[in-house]
Amino acid sequence: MKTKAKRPAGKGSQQQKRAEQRAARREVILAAALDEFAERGFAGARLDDVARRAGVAKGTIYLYFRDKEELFQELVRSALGPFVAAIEGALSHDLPLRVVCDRLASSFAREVLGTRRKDIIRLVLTEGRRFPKVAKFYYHEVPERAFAAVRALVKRGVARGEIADDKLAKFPQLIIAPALVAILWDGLFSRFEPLDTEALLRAHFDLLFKAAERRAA
Amino acid sequence: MKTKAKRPAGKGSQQQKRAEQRAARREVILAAALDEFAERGFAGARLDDVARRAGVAKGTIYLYFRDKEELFQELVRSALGPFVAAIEGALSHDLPLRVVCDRLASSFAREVLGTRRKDIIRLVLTEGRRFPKVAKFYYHEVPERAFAAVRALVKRGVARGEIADDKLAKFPQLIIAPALVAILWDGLFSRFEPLDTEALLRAHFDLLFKAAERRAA
Amino acid sequence: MKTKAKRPAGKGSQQQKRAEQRAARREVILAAALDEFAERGFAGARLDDVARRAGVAKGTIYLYFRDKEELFQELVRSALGPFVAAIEGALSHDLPLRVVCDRLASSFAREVLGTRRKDIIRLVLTEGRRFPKVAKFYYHEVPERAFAAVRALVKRGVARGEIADDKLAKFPQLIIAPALVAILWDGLFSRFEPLDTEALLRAHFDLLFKAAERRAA
Amino acid sequence: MKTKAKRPAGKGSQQQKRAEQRAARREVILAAALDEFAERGFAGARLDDVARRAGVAKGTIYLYFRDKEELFQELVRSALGPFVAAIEGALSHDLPLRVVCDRLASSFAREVLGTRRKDIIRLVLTEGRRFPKVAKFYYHEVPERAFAAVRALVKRGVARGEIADDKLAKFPQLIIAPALVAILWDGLFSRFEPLDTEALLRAHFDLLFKAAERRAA
DNA sequence: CATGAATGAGAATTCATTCAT
DNA sequence: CATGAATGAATTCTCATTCAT
Repeated sequence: MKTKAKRPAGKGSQQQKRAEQRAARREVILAAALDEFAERGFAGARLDDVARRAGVAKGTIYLYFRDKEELFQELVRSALGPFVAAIEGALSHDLPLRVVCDRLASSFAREVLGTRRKDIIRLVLTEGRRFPKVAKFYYHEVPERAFAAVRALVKRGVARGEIADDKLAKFPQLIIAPALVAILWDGLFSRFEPLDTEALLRAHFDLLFKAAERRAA
Repeated sequence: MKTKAKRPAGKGSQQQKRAEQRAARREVILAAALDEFAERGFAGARLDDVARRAGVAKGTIYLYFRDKEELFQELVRSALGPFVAAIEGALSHDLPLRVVCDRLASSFAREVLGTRRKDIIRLVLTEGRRFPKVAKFYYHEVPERAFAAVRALVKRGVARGEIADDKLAKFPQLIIAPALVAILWDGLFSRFEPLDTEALLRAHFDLLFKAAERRAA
Repeated sequence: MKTKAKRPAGKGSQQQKRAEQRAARREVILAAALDEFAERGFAGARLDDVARRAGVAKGTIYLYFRDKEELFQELVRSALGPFVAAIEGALSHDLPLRVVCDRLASSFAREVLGTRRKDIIRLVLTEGRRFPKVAKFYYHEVPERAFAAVRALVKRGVARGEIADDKLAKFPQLIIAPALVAILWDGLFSRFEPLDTEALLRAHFDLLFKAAERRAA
Repeated sequence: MKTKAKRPAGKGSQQQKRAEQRAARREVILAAALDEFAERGFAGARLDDVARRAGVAKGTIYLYFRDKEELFQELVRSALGPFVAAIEGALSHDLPLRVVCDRLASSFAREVLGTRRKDIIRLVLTEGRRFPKVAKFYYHEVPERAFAAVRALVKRGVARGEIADDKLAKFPQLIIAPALVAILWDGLFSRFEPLDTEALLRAHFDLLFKAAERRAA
């Protein structure tokens, strides 16, 4: 970290290394920020602690982010790209709706609930109101895109007769509601009453699709 | 309320008036606090502003609440009693499950979404993590009690053949999930895409009960 | 306290009773104030606590004392009159100096160290600097008068050949220094090392008078 | 001290300079705090004023001291080490007791009464009661050590026949009492009646030692 | 680039004092 | 007179942000 790595490498590689180091450090700070924000909320998190956790000086944070708010925004931004891609990808496979849903559920459990991403989502849900820019970005990046995909999925399912009506296309929220509740429950009440998220989601889809299947039958 | 009624009143009535005034002022402060907390979150709300909004001096708040945190706790506490009572009340009537649900939905829309209570719930969801006492109180006061009522309702429905299985008894969260999502959506994304909560809830129950009805059929 | 004592007594007796009650209440407040000031110092004492301890409402204090400072002043004032009188009285008896001193010592132990008066003295020593009026009053009331008496005593002792020189007349502080130290020690260090004040004072006088006696011899 | 000496200095010297600056600033704050505390007492002193007097920002104080109380503790702590060392040093010389005492007296006048140290002692005497940690530290650091030294001195004096009895070994307070009284008097009453401390201490030792000498004679 | 000391605006809390009842 | 609720100035402490090194 303190080695100057002076001569050798050509200029291009030099610059590239610099850029990589910069990116790496950015990631370290973002990771530390996520920990602190998730633990204490936006207002409660101290940049001092973020810096300590990231192993950098406090001032360094300001070399990568304009201010605390931008750090928060970037935190959200940085964690969402890969996330929605997965959802959109599910459409490309030509599988039965129920199968797609089951895969999404387990992918959600694996990729979101099992990782720091759930903390990001929780942060958006809990702090988003005071950060319109974050809410806006998140809206366009996640629900808007995800719901578009879901609507397409549902319509295909209806067309194929896999599902009876298009209520779910009108209210895609109905599909993901239990997932959000699971995230919130986990942070608030799991001490008192643990919640088996996978079972919850499975039960949810069972109910939704039993309805549909019967109807279609 | 503002009549002076000086002489006649005996000591008792005097004291009573005092108590009433005290209670009234408490309410005023709580209402102002709700506004500020809902707007800015716990950390962001300034007691100065709460006081100004309540029309009292800053110090006065401390005559009614030990500190900011207790003010927050009492805020939650004060708004919940009447709320669950309604849910529990729904059980006492001997109506078909679907009817009960519809009533709960419209009662929720009227009594929660249409009032400040939705802000309280949002506050619990967004701030509860950093206030374990609030989360605990809320858990015991709302979901625990409400879910007990829901489970009983569902079981009665199953026994009567109104509904096919007891998944909903196992995961009452599935029933209220859309309601919570509606509250959060309202605060976060309604600017971009308004959400018709009543239609959402109706669609939700339609799906749940179509499943059940068909099954039962 | 709450009885109105309406009709009977004549006007004079009425007024007298009023005055007595007033005086009594004043005393109660002063006693409570002494407790609180001694415990917490001037700045640390809360009038709220003084009132509670005195069993009166906070506002009542202001019916008897202009403000906190005057309460403190009156506290000092009220406790000192009787005190110096005793010292001055010691002169009137025509006893040998050593006997007078021994009497003063035991009287000091009894009347000061054994009572709340030691707290008053401590308060003057510890708070007097910030209350010039108190310091001034105390100076004129206690050391000035007491030292005048002491000087007279010493001079008489010298004249009678009971004591060799008049250093003690020049520095009466030398006579009372150990008493003050005892008061301070008591409040600060007695936890770590108790101090037998009477023995201390006796040893002190032994030293002073052995010197004198030998010299005189 | 203010020279920039930029380039040459190596890392070590850099760090050293940092450390020195830190220490210097700490001293500046302590000095300012002493002024304010001595003037207004602990409770009355405002950190705002301490900062202004020290020429730093309010927040800076908190980079050096956890809170107001620790600032006070460190104030006392920082001023006492060198002080007792002097007392203990007096023992090492093999001089007659009276000479040692005279030296201590003039050293006390020079090193304590003539400096800010007297203010520290006064602060301990006046505020110590509400800061048990300060009282404890001071007790172990000053009277305990000083009295041990005094006891040894006195015993040596007795053994050498310079002094008659060991009352002073039992109550070393008797030796320093006038010094403390001088400090208090200075702060409280010197406006009304100045006190020549050196003469007071000399007179004190004269009395003590005349007694002893005669006895020994 | 990186550092971390310094800054100072800002917020919670306290408490002497007032005043309507 | 007595009360005690209300006031708001004053004070401590925090922490995002800046900047000299």
